[in-house]
Amino acid sequence: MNSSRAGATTPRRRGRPRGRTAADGVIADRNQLLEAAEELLRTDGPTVSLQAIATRAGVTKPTLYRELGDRDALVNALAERLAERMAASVTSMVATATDPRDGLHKLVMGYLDLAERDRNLYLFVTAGGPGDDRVQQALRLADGAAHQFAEPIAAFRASQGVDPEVATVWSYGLLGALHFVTLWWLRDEAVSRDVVASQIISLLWSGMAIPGG
Amino acid sequence: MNSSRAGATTPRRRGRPRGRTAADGVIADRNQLLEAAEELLRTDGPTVSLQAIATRAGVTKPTLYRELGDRDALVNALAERLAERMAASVTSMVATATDPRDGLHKLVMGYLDLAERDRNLYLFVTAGGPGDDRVQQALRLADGAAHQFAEPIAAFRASQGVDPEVATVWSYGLLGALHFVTLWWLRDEAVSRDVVASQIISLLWSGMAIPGG
DNA sequence: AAAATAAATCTACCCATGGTAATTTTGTGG
DNA sequence: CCACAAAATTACCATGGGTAGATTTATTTT
Repeated sequence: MNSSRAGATTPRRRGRPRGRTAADGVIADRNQLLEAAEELLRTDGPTVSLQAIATRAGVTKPTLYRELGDRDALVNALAERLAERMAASVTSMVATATDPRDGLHKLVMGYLDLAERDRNLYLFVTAGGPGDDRVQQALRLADGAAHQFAEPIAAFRASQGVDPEVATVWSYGLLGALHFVTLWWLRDEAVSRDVVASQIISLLWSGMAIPGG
Repeated sequence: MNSSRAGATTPRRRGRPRGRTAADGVIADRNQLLEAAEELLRTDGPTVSLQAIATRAGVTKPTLYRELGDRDALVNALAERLAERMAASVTSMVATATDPRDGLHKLVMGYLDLAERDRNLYLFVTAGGPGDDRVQQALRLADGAAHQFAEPIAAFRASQGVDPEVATVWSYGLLGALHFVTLWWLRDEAVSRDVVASQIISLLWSGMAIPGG
């Protein structure tokens, strides 16, 4: 457990480090690097350089590359972590839901909550860097979540005797709506979180149709 | 009207060009540059360099910068054009709608249509480059459209005697849902356009609630 | 135990790209 | 005819992603 402080400024000496017995602590190192990346993201915004991340973690670029791969892989790794956190936060809330609509409510609140707290990280993983595959970048976070959503939606609809085929499209639609509304809200902060939540919920739950229309 | 061919490989001579009387044809030049950028986007994908665009237009980078500003401004300009085209395509379709739901249907079809046709351009302006303001980049296209949508939505709801305050959030939600579903559809092409359209419309129009639930 | 090999890390570099400063050529007004 | 503005290019800088090679330590083999 050498070089424990994440804010180290000077890199290690040149060769293989002392007292590192073969292939242990590799996972710990990886997590340390991701932790450093996340810290720096929070303070410096989503355009951090890999150089800066490496320095913050007390290593140099090639080490970062060996552990994490290229920038795209780094974003993917951070997206995975954020998705896990989000899934945990959301499912724990949704588990306490009394009915589907309450579940949706808690889902939206959990989403807005996490996006606000991890604002820069959220922007980093949802509006990816200059890589080639823009679609993949935009849907990075959504892909994981969409699968998790599609299942209960399909189950719920099947149990109600209606077409469950819509589940995938609905999941992406749900996430896209949530995403844009979140971005707009993060930028403008024009209304309170409760208001924005109730408004987007009303769209997703009841749709645009007027009951008596 | 010199250097008419867009595929010119050799730039002009060095100094001020002959026979260009003061400040005319500036707007034409700008459009020529945007046209070149768009052509190159279609073939080379959303990571085109400004160098390549300038070369394609028969000029050099500084000229491009003088006419259009930096990369962000270029994306903005292209986004504006796409938004105009989209607005034109959509409003002309929506104008023929018999009722609000039919209007939504035509809106969705127009959106999917244009995104498919201008695929790379769509990806370029919606998943912006490595600039600083990620929110602005992600919402570039949406911001313009959201205003256009919010108005009829608010008017419609006011006419029906229900709260029109939801219009802004609904507009962003609508666009976000459309965006993500479009990306997913462009990537996977798992289902036909008609199916994906009807599924997203059912979510946006009727919501997730089960009628008899 | 010495030599050879593997592992882990850094230094120094390459290259692409966004962006800009200096230079050159042409037109325009006194 | 000369000075100055305009329009363009060339040549450059800075940053950042990514990599090859050097260097040091650990481990294995003879």
